[in-house]
Amino acid sequence: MTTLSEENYLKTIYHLGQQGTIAVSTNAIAEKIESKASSVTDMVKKLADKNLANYVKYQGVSLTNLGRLTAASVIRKHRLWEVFLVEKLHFSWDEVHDVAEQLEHIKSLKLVNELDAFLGFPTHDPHGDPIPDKNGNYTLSKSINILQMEVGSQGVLVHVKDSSDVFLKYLNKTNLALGDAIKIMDFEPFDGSMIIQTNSNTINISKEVAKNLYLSH
Amino acid sequence: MTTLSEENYLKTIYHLGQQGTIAVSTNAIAEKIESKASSVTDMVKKLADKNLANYVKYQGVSLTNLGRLTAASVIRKHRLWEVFLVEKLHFSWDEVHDVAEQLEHIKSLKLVNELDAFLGFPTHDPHGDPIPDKNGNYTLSKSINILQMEVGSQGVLVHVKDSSDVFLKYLNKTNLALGDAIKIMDFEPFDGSMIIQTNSNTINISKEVAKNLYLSH
DNA sequence: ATATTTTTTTAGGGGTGGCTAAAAATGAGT
DNA sequence: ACTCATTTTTAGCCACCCCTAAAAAAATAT
Repeated sequence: MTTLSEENYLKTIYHLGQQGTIAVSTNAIAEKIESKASSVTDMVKKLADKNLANYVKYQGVSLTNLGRLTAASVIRKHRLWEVFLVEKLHFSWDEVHDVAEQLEHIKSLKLVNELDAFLGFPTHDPHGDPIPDKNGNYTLSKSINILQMEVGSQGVLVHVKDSSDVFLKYLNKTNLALGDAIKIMDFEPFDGSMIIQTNSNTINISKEVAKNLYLSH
Repeated sequence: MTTLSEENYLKTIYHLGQQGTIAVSTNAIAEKIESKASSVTDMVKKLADKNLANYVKYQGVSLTNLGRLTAASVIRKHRLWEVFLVEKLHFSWDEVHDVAEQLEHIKSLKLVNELDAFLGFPTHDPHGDPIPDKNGNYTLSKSINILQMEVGSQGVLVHVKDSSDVFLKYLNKTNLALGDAIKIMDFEPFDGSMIIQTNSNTINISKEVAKNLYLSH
């Protein structure tokens, strides 16, 4: 049985492992988890002992199949709970994270599967992230970043990369939500800012914001 | 902020405190929590430091107002989650306890209150226990133990005292459920057993079982 | 009233998961 | 190839929550 702390490490290594590099550095983990490298070393040894991670001194960490499955299970629970909170309990998408962070550690297979059914087997959470199935598999939607799109083209906002409080609150304030149809009106090469149009209004967004918006093909 | 362990102690002291005695003994707590008296002494000191309990060496423990409120909040969450599990996720009443035991520690005021509303502000959990309101208050239903009732009288099963797995499974097996109309057919003074009748069948129950069944007046 | 039993506390210790500070290994620049 | 800066690990320590064994207080019996 994995502890709460172990699960948080697995989740973090899983996420960092997705971003390109094979082995994840202890420093990267420490930063993400807001801890220290020395604490990470300790925990990573423990994960290796439990056959959840592969660890070679000074050479970073990767997940074993078991570790990857466990991480995917935690992420599955996190995202299912987010759907529950938003769709059934009137949470907004910028309020769900902290609570889902707690709920994701509840241990009960029946609970997860019944919750999944109760929600109608959702495929994506409120931020557009895919929900892994029981085997840890999910299909990545072929969305593209808005900066890659041409002026005049359009698409539907299906995913936001940053799901921090500040960013989601900004989106709320500017009336941007998942599912919105968006048309690219103008791109400014000088600072990378864009002018985009939704059904309801026209918005000027900075490059930093644009980096986090993904539209369906 | 209270830890998981502290909350479990508060809950236990709260329950034991209800049963008559003013101050609860460390041994009683240890037994209920399946721990040792020495561990209880340590924790109880900690609770006193945090102004959650009153503790005098060798004289037992009682809760402060703050402790009582905190305990009631945990119990409120436990019972609300039980309702959720049974009514929305197809759990049976003998499956909910372990999961609710985990869910009761999730910290989010909004979560509890929205869940309460989502469930239609239930007043009792699946075992007939009352759900405290936000202020920790609840009204005890004036149910009486079946052993106190006379042969020939009848009532509705509204509460079961023991909510252990074994007992609830026994009730399932004998087709007894909360809300059943029950008529007392016979009482046997020799061993305290009873013969009772529901809508569907006639059952012989032992004194040990009868002790745990409460009917509405 | 005193001896005995039971209850409760204290003392000391273990595992988890975190920290700081110092040491060791790695990798970059010359 | 070797020094220097950075990264990572080790060593030692702390808080939490539990334990066993021994001591102390309280309750009970004679």
